[in-house]
Amino acid sequence: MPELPEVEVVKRSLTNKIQNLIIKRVEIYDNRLRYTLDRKKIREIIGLKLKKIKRRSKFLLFYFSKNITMLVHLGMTGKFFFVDQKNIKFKTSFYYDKKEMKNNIHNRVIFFFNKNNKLIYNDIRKFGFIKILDKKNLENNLHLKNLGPEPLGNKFNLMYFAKFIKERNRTIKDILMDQAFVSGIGNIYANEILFLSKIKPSRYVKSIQLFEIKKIVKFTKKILREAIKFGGSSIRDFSSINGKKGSFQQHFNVYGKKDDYCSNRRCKNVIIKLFISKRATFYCPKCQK
DNA sequence: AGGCATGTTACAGG
DNA sequence: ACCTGTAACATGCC
Repeated sequence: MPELPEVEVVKRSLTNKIQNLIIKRVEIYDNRLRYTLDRKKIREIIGLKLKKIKRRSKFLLFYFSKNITMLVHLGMTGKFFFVDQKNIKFKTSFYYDKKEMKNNIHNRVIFFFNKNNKLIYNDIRKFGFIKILDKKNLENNLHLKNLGPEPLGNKFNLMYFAKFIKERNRTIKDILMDQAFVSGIGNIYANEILFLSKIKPSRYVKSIQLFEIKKIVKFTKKILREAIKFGGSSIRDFSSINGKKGSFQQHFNVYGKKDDYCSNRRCKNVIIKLFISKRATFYCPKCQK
């Protein structure tokens, strides 16, 4: 599901639903996520109030009272379903809709809040994880500690970019997906950013000029903002809370578009697919130099 | 049947 | 110690 825009959309919709509620109970159906969920540890949040939800890169941070934080990463297929008393549709589909029924097999954890609200963590491939951290463990957390700047923040700028790529021997697409360089961009948006920047993904960073870095920085920010605005991209199975789908995938220029004509009307070429660092890479051989 | 899928990390080798 | 590339994780779909 998730790159920065999708995680941001999840954060916003979750905030609307569960901020200021209190955890009553947690049920674990399958604790074999990326890291085995400690059944005892998770009980530490029972009785606590959810004060705030933040996003850092592709991570979600649930801040509870008593300085307890729940760190969540959605991996490839992690998602949340929210259910409240009035949500009859969900209950119906829970039992009768075949597709929904199949999906429920992958419910891993259910958080019960007061006022009869439930938050379900569902994850098909189980690459996601949930960790409960006290203040100290949050501060030196392995996952958060080595993250590069947020792409939408001021620290991600021309000078930072130029300095980071100096002396490095990697492709530009690889660098864009490196979370230690800039955190939150994944395979889809890296492809799209490079199309708008008119840069061939296989180019080594050595050859990238300053004017090109400028374009990459500009389009990174632009595309991520737009994607958030459209509710994220729903490819395969991304949907935000309540199954509402994002629509940014309709704005893709290259991702998943092998053999389609280039979206630039005057260009008669088709989009090429190849692999860079084992990840599917799409680009227009004419528009991207 | 086999390849591929929105991600991250531990590890090996230079 | 730093940099880079690879394999591995689990499940479903085409």
